[in-house]
Amino acid sequence: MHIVLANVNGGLRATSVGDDGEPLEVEDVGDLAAFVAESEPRHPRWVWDDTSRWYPQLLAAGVRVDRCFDLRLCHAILRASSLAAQSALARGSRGPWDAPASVASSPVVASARSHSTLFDFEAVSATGLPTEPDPVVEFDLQHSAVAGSAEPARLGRLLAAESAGALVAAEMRFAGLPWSAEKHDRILAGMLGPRPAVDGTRPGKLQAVLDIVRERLDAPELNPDSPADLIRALGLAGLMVTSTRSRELGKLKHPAIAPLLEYKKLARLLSSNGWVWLDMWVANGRFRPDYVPGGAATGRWATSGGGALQLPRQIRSAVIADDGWKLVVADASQLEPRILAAMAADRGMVEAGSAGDLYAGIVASGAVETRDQAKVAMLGAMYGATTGESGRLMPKLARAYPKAIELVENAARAGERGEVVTTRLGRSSPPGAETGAWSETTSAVEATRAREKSRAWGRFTRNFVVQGTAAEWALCWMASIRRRLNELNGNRELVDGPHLVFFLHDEVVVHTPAAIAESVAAEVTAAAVEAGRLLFGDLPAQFPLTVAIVDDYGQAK
DNA sequence: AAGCAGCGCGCC
DNA sequence: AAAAGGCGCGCTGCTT
Repeated sequence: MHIVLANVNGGLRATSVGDDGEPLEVEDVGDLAAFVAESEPRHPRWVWDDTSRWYPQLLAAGVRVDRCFDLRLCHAILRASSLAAQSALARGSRGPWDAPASVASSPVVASARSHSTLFDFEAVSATGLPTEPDPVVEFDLQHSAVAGSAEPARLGRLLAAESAGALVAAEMRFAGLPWSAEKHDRILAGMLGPRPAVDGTRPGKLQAVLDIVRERLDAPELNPDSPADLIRALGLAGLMVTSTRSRELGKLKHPAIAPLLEYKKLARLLSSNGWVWLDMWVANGRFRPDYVPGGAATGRWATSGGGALQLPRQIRSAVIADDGWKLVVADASQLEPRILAAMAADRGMVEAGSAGDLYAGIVASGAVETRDQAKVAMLGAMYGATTGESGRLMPKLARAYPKAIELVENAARAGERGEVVTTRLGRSSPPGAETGAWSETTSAVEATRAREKSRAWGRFTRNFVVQGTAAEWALCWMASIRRRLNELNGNRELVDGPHLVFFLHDEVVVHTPAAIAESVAAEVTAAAVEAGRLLFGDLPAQFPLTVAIVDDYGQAK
């Protein structure tokens, strides 16, 4: 049973829809949280335009839901999916449901987020009629698109997983990542020196190392944060460089280089995760980033503000479990190559991963000689390396694992031709770049440029199928973890029991009462097995985890 | 003053 | 070590 929620004429309307898509009952709702709480025992799937607009206020009222259907996220998938290309939804023109993700509001204070919904049904056109589409109609369109698609089971699974991810994102923001501002400050002070009285002035250790750089380059006015200025100063010191990337600078032999690299490292920490960040993003012992489910074309999440997906290792030890609580940190080992092996049903590669270390298994099979070679060759296969050691190893890999390599090669060729590629569960890539019309007047330079453009798109589509399917695995994993943790939790408030607090593509962190940390670890492990089955059925593909039960995130790995 | 591209670098 | 996919964000230095 589904219940579609909508804002209509300043009020709330709930429409029950049967599993056959037939609307059953329409009622006006006074108090949203009360209505959801009393309906939840019937285990409906809540249907709404945008989870990030509806769910935070429910969480704030102490109400959780088990299942939802996020129409905006699902619309985006179905519009693009080649599996649903014949549906009315996919063939229709762009409309309000194609709006981008809602924009984040203020950091720190979750309640500052707007509670309005994506579509305001009070909005009226000049004719006096509502101008916005009805979510009941949209839900019906989506329902039909899935039912009439080439793979209803896969697409349905993808939409459920995507929607569950939206619930997780809202819950993680609501709960927050436990964060010790004191510990963070100690880390910063240890590396940079004490916090300056005035933001924007350099802390002591940073200034000291800059003084050395300026002296050794004989450039007392140097602004090290300006690439142009830095290139100029290095040139005057006899160091001819065209970029200021640390990798490049590290090759140079000059007494100013070591302190310069040290400066760059410290300055990076200060500007991206220094005291200003701490003040802006951490409050009451919690970091509350804005996750954007489906933010990347491949289905990976993005973040908007706070940079949660780029949390540097240097400061992860500021993530500290509450007293009497633990962090269960789990990451999927070698996820993307394993996904590729399973997608291609490449028995040899699946077998290579069955003993634990996939790369060691590839070496054992005789395909390449060292573990490093195995790793770099696999990365090259998934990213489309053509040169260097990675490019040279590709043929060996292709001989040993023809099915896996053929899958990514086909994805690359399809992209080069401007075709769409699709993940295991049915997320399709954006339309390809125009291949362009060729004629006698096309110059050699233009032709080369066009070829490079199409190859670059091929590298994107090559990676898309693997990264996108890995993202689907991760969504299924998280959805399963969430359900299992809810069962462990019973009817307590979300943050009174074990709950997800962090997600990073192939890694999760659960904040849990210490007494049940082992059970949580077992559920997280079982969820990974379940995710593998959801995507690949009975194929004996393994997705092993590294699980650690720790007091602070810095202790994991 | 605000917006934007390019660079560089953090994460996967 | 290098080479390749996906992101967000802070800084500089330009334009508007």
